[in-house]
Amino acid sequence: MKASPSIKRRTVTSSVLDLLRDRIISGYYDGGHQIRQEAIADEVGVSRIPVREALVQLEAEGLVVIHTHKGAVVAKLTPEDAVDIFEARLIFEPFILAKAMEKATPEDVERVQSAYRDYEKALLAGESPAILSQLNWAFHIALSYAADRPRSLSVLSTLYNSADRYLRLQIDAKAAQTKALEEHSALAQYFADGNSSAAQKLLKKHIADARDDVIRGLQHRGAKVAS
Amino acid sequence: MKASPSIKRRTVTSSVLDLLRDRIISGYYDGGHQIRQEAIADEVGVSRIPVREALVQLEAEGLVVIHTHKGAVVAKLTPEDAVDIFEARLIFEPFILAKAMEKATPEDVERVQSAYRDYEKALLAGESPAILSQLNWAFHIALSYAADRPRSLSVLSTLYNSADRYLRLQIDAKAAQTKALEEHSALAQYFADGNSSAAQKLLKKHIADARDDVIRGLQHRGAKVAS
DNA sequence: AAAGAGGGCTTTGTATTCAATATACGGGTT
DNA sequence: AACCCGTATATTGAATACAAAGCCCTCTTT
Repeated sequence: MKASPSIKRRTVTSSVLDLLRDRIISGYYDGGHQIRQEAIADEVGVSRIPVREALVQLEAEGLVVIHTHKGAVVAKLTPEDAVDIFEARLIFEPFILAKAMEKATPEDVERVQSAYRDYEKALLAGESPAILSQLNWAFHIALSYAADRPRSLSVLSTLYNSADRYLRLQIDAKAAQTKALEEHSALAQYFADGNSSAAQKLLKKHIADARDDVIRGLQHRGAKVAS
Repeated sequence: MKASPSIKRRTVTSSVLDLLRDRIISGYYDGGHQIRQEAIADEVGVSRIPVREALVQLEAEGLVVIHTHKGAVVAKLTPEDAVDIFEARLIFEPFILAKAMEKATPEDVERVQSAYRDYEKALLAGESPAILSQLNWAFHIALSYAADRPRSLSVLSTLYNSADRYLRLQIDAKAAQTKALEEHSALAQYFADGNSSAAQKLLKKHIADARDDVIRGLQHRGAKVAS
């Protein structure tokens, strides 16, 4: 979702959408932050109309909550919400992976390998969390691509964006990223081998571990994050 | 999703949203229909702004596709899309049901029973497909309610709205509705008994059967629907 | 006659302006 | 002093107005 999914012409609304989404996911705005339409409009140098439309889309993505006549507030991060999101992924992603592996062609295998190598390279090069996150997501997309299920992918994409906000809170991001790399390596191998059950099992573990890390992290931070 | 989920003040945008969503789900607009902003605006007696915002939301719900500078088109109904949607539900709903049953209180059980009775009453009274669809959905919501997972429910709600478009195509709607009633009865019973595995199994069958019916129906109709 | 270029018309995208609602503040009453 | 109420201000919701892109039709050219 970081890159617009369809090849729409660049419009002011989409620019504002990307800007705000980035700011929310990256943690530049934290949970509870009020997004004033006019403030954004003035900052970007546009009218409030595109800002409003962007906010509507962000609400659909679950990144903000809009209250009528009161405006948009960045969705809060809570342990309950994290569990909701990560367990939805936990059920959904392995399923899509299975569907993808049923139909995977050699090109699909290569896509996964390529996505893996990109992530590895970026990690070794010490790229920013934003870049790593994007490549991490690209890898997961590559795993799902062959399934050719736009609806399911859209659901997954939305879940991932919200999940990413929690992942960015990680205290020891480096360790998590390195661990992810190892698991990606194994996943890519299982994918290439057509070993669906092993791939699903590992993916479940991958997501469950991420969930547990996030929960632990939230408990450490305590009230600050939840507010 | 038929009734607005949060208690937002009634706004022009939300009215237009409900109107358009109804028209799409009911089949009043069929797949491929162009929705002209000004036509809707004039018809309802509002400006294009609320219409645009409603369309953006409908795109997020997967009911329309918006192409920049070309406008909104009602999403087409295809067998592939139907499989995508119904199999996503197939994975997701039983999972949420399980989570709900883990935490269900007597009030939650009563909610399910009540939703069941409402559907039964409406079916016997020969209510319209729109009403029956709404009550059918209300029953499924009741099953999921205790899970207390807003994100997951939102995903489900979106999937259901799109699934409903296919269900409305049913040739023999009556038979499907009666069959649904029987299965709802058993589901409600399993829910009350706390028999989670039986409930999940039946729900899976319930959705899988719906998927198969829909696919069969689409094949009968052939090109007309897909275009 | 077919293909391509140009221009007018239609439709969408965005800005500007007006209206309505919510919040904050201050005065008055008990 | 606490509470209620009204007004003033800030912010969002919606309408109107303007800009730009797409589409279709015609005219020209080969």
